[in-house]
Amino acid sequence: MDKTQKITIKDIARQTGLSKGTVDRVLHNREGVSKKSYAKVMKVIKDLGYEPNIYASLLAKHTERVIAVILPRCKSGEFWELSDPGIERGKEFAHNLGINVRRFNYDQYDENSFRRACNEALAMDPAGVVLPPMFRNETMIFVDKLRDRDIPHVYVDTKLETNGYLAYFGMPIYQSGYLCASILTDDTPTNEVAVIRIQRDKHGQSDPTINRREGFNDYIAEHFPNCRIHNVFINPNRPEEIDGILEEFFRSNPRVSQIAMFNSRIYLITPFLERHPEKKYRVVGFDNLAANLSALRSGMVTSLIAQRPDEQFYGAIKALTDFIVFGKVPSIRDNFMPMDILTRYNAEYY
Amino acid sequence: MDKTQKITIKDIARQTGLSKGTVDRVLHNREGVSKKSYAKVMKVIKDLGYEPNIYASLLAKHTERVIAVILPRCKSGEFWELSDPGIERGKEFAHNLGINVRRFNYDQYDENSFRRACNEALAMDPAGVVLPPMFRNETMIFVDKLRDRDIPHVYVDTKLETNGYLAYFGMPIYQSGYLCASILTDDTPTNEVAVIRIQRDKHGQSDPTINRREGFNDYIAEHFPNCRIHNVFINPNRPEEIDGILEEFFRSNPRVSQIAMFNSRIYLITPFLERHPEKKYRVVGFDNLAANLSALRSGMVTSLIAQRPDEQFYGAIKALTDFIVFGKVPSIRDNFMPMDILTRYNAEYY
DNA sequence: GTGAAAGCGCTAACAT
DNA sequence: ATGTTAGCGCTTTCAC
Repeated sequence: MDKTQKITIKDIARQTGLSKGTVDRVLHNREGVSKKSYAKVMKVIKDLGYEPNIYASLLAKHTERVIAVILPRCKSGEFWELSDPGIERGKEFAHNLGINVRRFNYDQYDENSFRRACNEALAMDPAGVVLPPMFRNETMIFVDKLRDRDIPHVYVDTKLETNGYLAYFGMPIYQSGYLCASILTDDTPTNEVAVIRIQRDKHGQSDPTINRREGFNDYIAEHFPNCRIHNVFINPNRPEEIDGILEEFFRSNPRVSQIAMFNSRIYLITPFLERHPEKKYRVVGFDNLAANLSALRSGMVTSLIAQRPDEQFYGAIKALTDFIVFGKVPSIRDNFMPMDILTRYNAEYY
Repeated sequence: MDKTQKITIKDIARQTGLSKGTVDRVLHNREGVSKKSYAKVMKVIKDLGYEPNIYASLLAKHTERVIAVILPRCKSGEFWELSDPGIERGKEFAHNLGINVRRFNYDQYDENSFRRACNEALAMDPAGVVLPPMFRNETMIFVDKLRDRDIPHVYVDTKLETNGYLAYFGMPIYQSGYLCASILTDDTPTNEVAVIRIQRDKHGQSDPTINRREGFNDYIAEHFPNCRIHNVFINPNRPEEIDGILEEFFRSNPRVSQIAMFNSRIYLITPFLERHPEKKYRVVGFDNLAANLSALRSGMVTSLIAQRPDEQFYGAIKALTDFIVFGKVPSIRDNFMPMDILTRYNAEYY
């Protein structure tokens, strides 16, 4: 299609006086080529600016290659569902280059099921793997196996500082907490804020909210050193208790009017908020779950900080595909996604 | 690569008792096929779930197809430059499917140069065209020609309500003004705001700021009916005048502390703002130009509303490519991009 | 070590 | 109106 595309292995075979077979061998670093021939071929390739035609290559090759995406199974409306469109787009992209994308799901609260999913993926002999490292230890064991087999992997959401991941796609977690505090306080002198926390949060060791809380605390400490941060614990498995806990807390602390929550479940407190419209709470949460968006629309939640989980997965699959097909190493290894600020007036178009 | 991929035209030729040639003919709606054969082939295609192998197709086809992108030539740091990465990504996507993307630039203040660019594009006999309809009349004439030749076109940035565009990718312009007002006033009683406007803005008839201003005015009217909106006019071609005008205005109107601007050039007023840090103006502008971002970082500008021009172009090129290669009509015709709210704390990761 | 040749699934030109 | 066939550029077997 291009000028550059017009040079074929046939041309370079003719130029070198060798055959297409030998040219192919050096192109793929296969063995059985003399040093001399190798050098000759390489030179002509460079001189002529040869670029392989991947369609011809794909057509002639009959191997089915698959990228395994390992992620929590989830119900409608939950966080991981937001990844779906990105995985689908990634699938399409990869498919265009002859690679299939397959998902392997597990129960995000069950380490064994995570391991099982990893093993299933491994059994398919994938050309690459995308995963959020939900369970630290199991992930380490898994990526070790991958390394043994030379299978590249890409992290999404959070990353593990192991050696050898190809790329990472996620939000700058610490900064997201910092941003959250800045939106919550909005340059207005602030003496007390409430942070709603989940009682026993998932014990998978890569909980992003810890880092996020740090960012939040740092912003407050830097800008409002005298501000007190209240921690209020609720249990999502006992929704009937939540209202009581909140009522109690805000009755005892009537001066608190700013509320933040670091996981994706700010919607849990909307029933409470709805019963106190007069208080005009300023509320900031994370992630564009349907329930959160509806709280935003009704004015119960002031702002949401969203992180495009779909882009994370798309980016991951794309990077992996580029690596597998073209051998392209991602130019940026740690890819931080934008933090999107949603209010009731721009959420509709998000 | 898939189960589904394994069915080839050979299979369907055998099944129908016809030849590959005839199958190819019906596949591409080429003439010279009897009704009976056509129906027979179609049935078997459906029954077997045949999907063409685009690599084989691309390999066997030798036509170079091009998508023309017609847009203003621009200097570094200007609005249209923000489209670049999107065009590049689109180019890559299209290239993977055997289509080249070529740009045709013009002077955004010169209608003749716009027409010339359109004609150049037409001369290439493009398979599709992407353009912002900068000059209304010329665009209408141009898309008429396109329609005569059955060349699909996609609008970006703004659209014309002509019949026959394949898709549109842009921001919801009216709503962006509405959002701007909501951020500027931030639920705080507001009596006066200043809107900085460009004196003789580009006379191309598709100025998005008109619509945006409407949204802004409506929000103010609905939420703060007594609020007065001051219009301050500056001329970007006489930067030396700007400061004087602003000084003069804000001296006469000391109670005005909220400033908005509806085009991408909020950076023009930063010199003024920098000389009055004590005033703590709340300033909202549009678009993530480098100069605007630096004003955001330094705290001179409070918020920017950005519109992802790159995504607009990418979406446009992708939609066009899908249409050209696969005959896919976009599922959504008018694609509204998100309005991103940038503050100094999330801008870095945008 | 290297070459020859048979495809991969499709297109397009040429026959019939 | 339909069939035949020679490629497209590359991979892969098999032979030397």
